Amino acid sequence: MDSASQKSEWMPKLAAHALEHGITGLSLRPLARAAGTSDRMLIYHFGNKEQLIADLLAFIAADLTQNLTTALPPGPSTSRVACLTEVAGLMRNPAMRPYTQLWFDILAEAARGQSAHAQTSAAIMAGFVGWIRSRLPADDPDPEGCAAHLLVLVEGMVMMDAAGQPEVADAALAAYSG
Amino acid sequence: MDSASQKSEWMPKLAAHALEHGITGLSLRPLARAAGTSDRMLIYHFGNKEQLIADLLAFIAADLTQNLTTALPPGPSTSRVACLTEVAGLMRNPAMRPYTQLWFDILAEAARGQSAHAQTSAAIMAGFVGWIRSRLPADDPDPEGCAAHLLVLVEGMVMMDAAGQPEVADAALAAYSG
DNA sequence: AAATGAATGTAGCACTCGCTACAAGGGCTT
DNA sequence: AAGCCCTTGTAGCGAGTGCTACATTCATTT
Repeated sequence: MDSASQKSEWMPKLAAHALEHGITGLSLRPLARAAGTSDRMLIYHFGNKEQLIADLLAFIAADLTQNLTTALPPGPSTSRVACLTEVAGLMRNPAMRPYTQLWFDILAEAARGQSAHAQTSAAIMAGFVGWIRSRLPADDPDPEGCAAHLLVLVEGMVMMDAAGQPEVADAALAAYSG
Repeated sequence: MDSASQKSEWMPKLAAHALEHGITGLSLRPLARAAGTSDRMLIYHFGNKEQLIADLLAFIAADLTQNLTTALPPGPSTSRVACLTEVAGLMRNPAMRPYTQLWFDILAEAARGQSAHAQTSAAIMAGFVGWIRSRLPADDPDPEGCAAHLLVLVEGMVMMDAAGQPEVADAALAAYSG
């Protein structure tokens, strides 16, 4: 078995472990155990921990975008409010929680200037703003500004959920819709 | 010198170190060095690391609220847009960056259900929403909903800054104001 | 003066961390 | 069959972790 196929067998299990436990305190030995191998092998195939995490995040990001499009097939919404409701409903769904938790891990390190994660987080947000723009009504007068506005709202709501204040997120959604 | 005054001498230096390096990977020996003492003494006076961090966060929270009221003295804004502009300007200010970084540390652990930090984060957000409500124009028809809406917007913008996408935050602000 | 108790330095324990040296297995070519 | 290289297991290194046992200093109390 060559190196590439070995990695691709490990990837789903590695990703599941990272999604459950985060990447901040991630250590090789339990991670390897979760994939049915040893830290020795992970280092051998990925080079070092940093590269392993980079590959892992790339894999998870791809997995996430697929899940998103499956859950919410592309196509414009009927209004800005409808678009916000759909996107917020998806991003705040409990099924998204592992991704959200990982997202805050990445964000915390990006905020401290950890360059690899800063690039990752910027790329993820850039992808999201484009995704929301593509879902706006086709006749929206300011798709760019509106997409930014909606993303900021959605991510703010996700933060409120994580902070244990979902009522604040609900109230914000109601204030925008009403 | 009794234990209380010993702690209060350490506190500013401990807080400065925590604000600079975060609390996620915080270890006692460098922290003690920053305060001019030893890990041995920190444990002796605080009991254990968990209690030390709890005390530290309480100290920093008090410090932050004082800084906020100094920077933006209380009193209602002239409009919702003015309120958002003022609050966002304050929270996105580079001077707030250490606090923001620490905030994302807390949030990441709260999102994973670490109960101490979950309570802390909920309390901080509850304080903020009340603070914003007190700054809204006195005749606002829906102070509660509007305060929630503005907090979600501001925190979303702070997140975009941390994620390396300040343009998205700016665009969202413009979209709300315009 | 003797005794008590709080405060602090020194040294270390038991553990985990990322990573590596070494050797052995196993399939390949020559 | 001989040599070779990719892969893997075993064991361990050096550093760092929170925390503690022990001994000592020093001020206060009796």
